[in-house]
Amino acid sequence: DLLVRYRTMNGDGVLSPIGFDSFGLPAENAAIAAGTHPRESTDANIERLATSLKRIGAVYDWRRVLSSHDPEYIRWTQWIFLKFYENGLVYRDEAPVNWCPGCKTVLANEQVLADGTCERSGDLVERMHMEQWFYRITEYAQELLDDLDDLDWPERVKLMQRNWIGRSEGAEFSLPIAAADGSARTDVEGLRVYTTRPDTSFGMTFAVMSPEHPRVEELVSAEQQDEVREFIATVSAKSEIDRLSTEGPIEARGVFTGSHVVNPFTDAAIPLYLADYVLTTYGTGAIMAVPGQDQRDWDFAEAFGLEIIRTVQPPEDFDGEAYTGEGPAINSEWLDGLGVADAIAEANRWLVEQGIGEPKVNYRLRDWLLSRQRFWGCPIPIVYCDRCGAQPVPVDELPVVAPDDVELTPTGQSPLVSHEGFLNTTCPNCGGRARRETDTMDTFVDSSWYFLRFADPDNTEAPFAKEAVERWLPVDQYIGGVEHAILHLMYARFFTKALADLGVAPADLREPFARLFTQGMVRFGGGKMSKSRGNLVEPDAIIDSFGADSLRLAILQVKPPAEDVDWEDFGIEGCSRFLGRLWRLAHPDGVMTATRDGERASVDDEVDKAAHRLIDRVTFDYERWSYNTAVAACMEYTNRLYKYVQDDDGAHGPTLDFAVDTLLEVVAPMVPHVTAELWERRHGEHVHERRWPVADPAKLVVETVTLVVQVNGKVRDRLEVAADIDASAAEDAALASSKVRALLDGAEPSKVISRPPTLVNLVV
RNA sequence: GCCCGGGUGGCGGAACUGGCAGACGCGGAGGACUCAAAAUCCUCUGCCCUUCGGGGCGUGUGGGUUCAAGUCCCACCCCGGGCACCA
Repeated sequence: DLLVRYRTMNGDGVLSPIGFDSFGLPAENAAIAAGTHPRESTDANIERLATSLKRIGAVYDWRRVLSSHDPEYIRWTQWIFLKFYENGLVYRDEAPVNWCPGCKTVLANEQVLADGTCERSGDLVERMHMEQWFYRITEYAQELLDDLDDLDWPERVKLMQRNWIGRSEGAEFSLPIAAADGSARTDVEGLRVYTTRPDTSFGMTFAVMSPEHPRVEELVSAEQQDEVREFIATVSAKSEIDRLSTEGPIEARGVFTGSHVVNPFTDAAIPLYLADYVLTTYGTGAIMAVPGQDQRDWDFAEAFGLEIIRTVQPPEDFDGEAYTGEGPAINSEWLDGLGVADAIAEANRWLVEQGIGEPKVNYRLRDWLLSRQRFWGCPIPIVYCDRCGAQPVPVDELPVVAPDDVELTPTGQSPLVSHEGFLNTTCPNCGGRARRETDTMDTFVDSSWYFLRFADPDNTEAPFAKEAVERWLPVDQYIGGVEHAILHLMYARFFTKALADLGVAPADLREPFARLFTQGMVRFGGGKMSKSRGNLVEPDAIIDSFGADSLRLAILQVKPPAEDVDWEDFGIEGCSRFLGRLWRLAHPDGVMTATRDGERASVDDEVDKAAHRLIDRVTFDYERWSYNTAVAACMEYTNRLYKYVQDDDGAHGPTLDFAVDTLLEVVAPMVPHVTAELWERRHGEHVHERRWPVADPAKLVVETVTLVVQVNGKVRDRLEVAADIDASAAEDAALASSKVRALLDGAEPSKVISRPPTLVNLVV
């Protein structure tokens, strides 16, 4: 809000919109607990929040307000889904999904924490197979990665996105299945593997498949059937945490299939294993194992008594196990002697030449699973016909809105599943009987395009007009918490790119948010304060007792905005006290406004200069988002004015008027109510219509400064000297100091460092 | 394990490019006003020593560079965050 007001005073046209991301699990759970419909509590909460935001003096454009549960908003969220569907960016697939038993719904990969728990409920996420809807975000993996370079975002956030996208370069190729005599079979397809180190292939002494690999059944030998079945049963019983854990014996983490594949580089038959650490979701779900250059393969090889061959020469002083560093290739026939990069290129060339493989880029990023088995979300506009299968709802039938006559029960099952009126419909294709999709969309879908709608919130023909978006987007300054670094910011970037490519948004709008500022979180007693935890400190009580401006000032003063802050550290009283001082100083009938007549004196010039210095400091601090120091500058300046007024000579009227007006102008964006009132009483006008003051450079020039005199780097004296003093004059002044002379005791300094006008260091 | 941040008084924090450490606020002490209290106003407030002139120590720890280090370099400790079997 400060930024909006400051930019406005600078003459910018500012669009500062507000909306409510109103769908979601907390609202649904609260409704279940209260036995009401989530719309009632949601609408009431929006009303309450809007009132609160207005009370604190936020200058949002309320004409543009949005709510994601508004049927008009739902219409366009669904319209975009269908547009994506038409263009192959939406698909339905049976997939192993993350099921949260607490939320009773599936989660996107991004919503599962590293320890395998749900980001929202903290429950242990389970693996399940289900038919689900996906957004094909992986289609944009490369562009999402590349375009990060040009964004004015915190490096930390960009790094997190890069890691999440997880690009890796390597090669994919086939390992022929081995016949009983160890030769390569030509009658069946080989096993595809992905590696980033094709240069180490001569050291491949075994291969490993994921236990969920589709070819497991086919490739397990008769004798190994029982052992493998037992292994798979153990693995699937394991929780995500156990499975990701590197603790425990490696022997228990893999099993021999009884089959062999052929290393195409050496033509040797090598054993094929299953291991739980190989993931179906990455690469091809099968790997070549090179224990000499991969520690995990090394450990596995040792546990199962498999051969280890080094193919990169480690340095002489290397005493580790697997060696992953740089070095010449060894034991690798035609690769011997090549460095890693050259050997990779040569191995890739050979794979292509043999027709068994090719270079391949892989991403860690998975497609975005958007289905949620919940009620309070945007319905997915699809119907299922027995004859025609899944069919999109025609655009002119949008929005598909959930019915009101539902009863939410604590079972966690969406009431849509059993609501006959909602469920039964006709097929848009054949007109026959059909059932509606009962899943709703992840709420991150709603927040992936709202910034575009803000440009054109009342459009009834389209989600937004291109021209309106062209006028306002990309967002010049986006502000949010780091908790959105991956989820929201990645999804919103994907939507923007896809909408631009589909001709919905301007084609050149490749990114939604040009600059990003990640503000800190407000904590409470060390814990997290958030709407989902229900421990919000309501601003209304503070506003009632101290006023909105005291609260605003306290928020700005407590810490730099990028850092987390504990509510207990807020200094409301001190800020309130400052506003009292401001009031008494600036009020036309105030007690602090006694002035003297007569000529200007040097003290008046000083105060005048202080006013210009204040403008300079506060402007600088606003520009660099250093609001706590801006507040400090204003307090310091106010203290100076108090001294000025209380001085024996008193304050000179015109000087004081300018000094106080300047203060009111620069603090206006921070404390809009008090300043508006004071300005009106002083001038009968509106302070918020003032132009931002500009400091007079001539008034910023100082005549005298404090010269610090050090002896051997320790401060021994301070002298007031002319600001334009030269090096030798500064040295002379320092040597003339009686304190310094006493300390030197007649000795001559061996070296003098003179940095006029601030410092002279005498080295003895 | 890897990658980012960060460690400064009793507390929140200041210190732009190496150049006065601790701005500003909170808290604390003293004083003025008042019959008294609140509010307000003023002064002091890093730690230790002091003959009250001043002196010593001090930015997580240990070393280094420099006339000079909170700031730069090396090693380590602690806290917060992200990623984590990704082949």
